[in-house]
Amino acid sequence: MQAGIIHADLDAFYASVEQRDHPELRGRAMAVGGGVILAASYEARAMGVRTAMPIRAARECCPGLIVVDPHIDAYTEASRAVFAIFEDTMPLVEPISIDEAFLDVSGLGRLVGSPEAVAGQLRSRVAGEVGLAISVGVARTKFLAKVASGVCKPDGLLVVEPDEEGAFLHPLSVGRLWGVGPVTAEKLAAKGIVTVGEVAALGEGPLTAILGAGPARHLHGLAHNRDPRPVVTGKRRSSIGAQRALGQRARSFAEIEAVLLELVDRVCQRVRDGQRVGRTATLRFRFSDFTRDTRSRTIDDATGSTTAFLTASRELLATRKDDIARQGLTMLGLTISNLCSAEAVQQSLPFDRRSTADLDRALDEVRDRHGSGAIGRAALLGRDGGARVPMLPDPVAPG
DNA sequence: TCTGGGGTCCTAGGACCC
DNA sequence: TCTGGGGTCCTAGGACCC
Repeated sequence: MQAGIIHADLDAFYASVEQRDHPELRGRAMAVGGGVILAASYEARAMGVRTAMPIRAARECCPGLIVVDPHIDAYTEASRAVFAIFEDTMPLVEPISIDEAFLDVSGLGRLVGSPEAVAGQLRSRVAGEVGLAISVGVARTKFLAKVASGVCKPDGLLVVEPDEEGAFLHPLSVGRLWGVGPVTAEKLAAKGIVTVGEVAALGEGPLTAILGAGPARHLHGLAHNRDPRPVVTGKRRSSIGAQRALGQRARSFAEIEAVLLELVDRVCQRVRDGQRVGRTATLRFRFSDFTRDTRSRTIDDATGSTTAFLTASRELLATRKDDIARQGLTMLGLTISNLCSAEAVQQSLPFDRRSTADLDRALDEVRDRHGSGAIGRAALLGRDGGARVPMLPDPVAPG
C-alpha cells in the first residue's frame, strides 16, 4: 500500500495571516492575543512564547513582543480560500479545524501525479494564491501523515514511505502520538517510557496496566502505525457551545443569569442557523480556585428553541447556586449536544398513539437506514414511556 | 489585561428495558 | 418468583486538541 493520505496544516495560522496583512509585522516576534496568546509567530516561539500563555507571561519571556487583536473574519476568509484549493485538488477532504485537513489522494493514480507531487502543488498554490505557508505530511495512515506534517513544520513537506515507517516513528517522543497529552506523558515517563519505539516494544498488556484498557489499545495501535480510520467527508459538528469569562470580580446571581441568557441565545441561534436541533444542554462552570464542573440535562424533544434551553439551563444553574455564592464563578459555558438535522426531525414519522409493534417496526426501519447502533427504543419512546419524535443521526455522506 | 474559546472522544455507574 | 445477561440512555467527569 502506498503512502496516500495527506495532512495539511497552516503554520501559526492566525499570526501568519496578520503578518501577511501587515508587512511591518513580518520577521518580528509577534502574537495574536485575546486574553491569552492565541497564536505566536515563529520568531516569538523561538523566545518561548506558547499558545494559551497569559500575555503578561509571554512578555516576560519575550520582551518587546508585539501583541495584536484577533481578526476572526480575516482568518475565516483565509481558511475558505485554502479549503477551496484543497477541494479543487481532491474531492476527498476531511476538515479537522480552521487550519487543518486530511486529503485522501490514494485514488488519484498517475493522472494527477504522485502524492508527493500533489502535496507540492498544494503548497505552492496556497503560497501563491493565499499568501500563507502550509506544511504537508504524506503517509499511509492519517495518524502518521499528521505526525509527518508536525515534524516538517514550518513550511515543510515530508513523505513517509511504508518501508520507512518504523525508522521514522520509533525515535520520536511519545508526546507526538495523537492523544498523548501532559497527563499520559507523565504516567509513561514515570515508567521510563519516553519514545514511541519504547511504547511499541512494551506490548499492550503492560501498557494497559499503566494507562487502562482504552488508551492502551489506542496507543499501542498508533505506535505500530495501525490506524484504519478513513478520510471522511461531510461530517457535521456534534455539539455547539459558547462560554464567557467573568473575571475575578464577584458577580450577583442575577448578573450570572443574565450572562446565561446571552449564552443560550447565542448558542441556540447558531444551532438554528445550522438547520439543526439538539436535546442536551451542558453547563460548564469554572470557579475562582480554577476547579471545574459540569452539569447537564437532556430534554425529550429535540429543539432549537431558546425558551426550551433557557428553562433547562436555568434549572441546572440553580443546582449550583450555593457553590457559586461560596466559591465565586469565573467562567460560565453552555454546550448543546445530541444534535441532529432539523430536517431529519421533520421527516420522522408521527409516533403518537401507535402500538408497540408499530414502534418496533419503525425502529427497524430507522436501523436499516442508519445502522444497527443508530438508535435505541428509549430514544424513540422517552423515559416516561410517552411517544415522541425520534432522533435520527445525520446521514454520513458517502465516500 | 484577567488562566480564550471552540471542540472531540472516552469511561463508568445507575436506571431502565427486554 | 428469582436470577441473570445484554443493551441503550443519561449524567458526570477526564483527557486532549487547535
